[in-house]
Amino acid sequence: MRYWLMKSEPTVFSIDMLLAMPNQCIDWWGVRNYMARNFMRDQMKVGDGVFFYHSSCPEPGIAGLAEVATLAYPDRTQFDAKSPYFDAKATAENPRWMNVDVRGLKKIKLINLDELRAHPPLANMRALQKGNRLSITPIDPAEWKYILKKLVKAPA
DNA sequence: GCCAACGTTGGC
DNA sequence: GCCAACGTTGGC
Repeated sequence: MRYWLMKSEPTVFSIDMLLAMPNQCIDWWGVRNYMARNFMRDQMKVGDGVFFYHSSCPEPGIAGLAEVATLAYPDRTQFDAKSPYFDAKATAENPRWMNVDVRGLKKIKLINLDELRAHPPLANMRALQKGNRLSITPIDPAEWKYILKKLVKAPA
């Protein structure tokens, strides 16, 4: 059992949209970074915990709780010539990009970056580091527990 | 809209 | 296989 932080731009796909999906599930298509892909492909297991993070928006932060719902499988958009995520070098036999499905569990009162940074036990979180751009980052079990216990609250 | 960070690309 | 140029991310 591992824990992850997964970023999404809320104007593109928000926690509310996730919870409105059938079965509260989405295939996490569109990741085109090898490190992020490898996390999904090599390390994610069904039931892993996910912090759903809103990025590139007026108030970035952790917006909800989710979980990994499937093992990784080929990202459908790499085969779609009309998609911006199309990859001419990917084939059905040799897919290059993979994704898991993510299931939304609940929306929480948004935990913004100031609040996360105010807690020394979270100082090493990758999402808090300057210049961090990775859309999927591992969360230490201790950090996960700390955030759940101290920072996660029901939405106002 | 600025700019720091950093992954990727491509010439050599 | 080096490394400069380029493109993208994402907080501010």
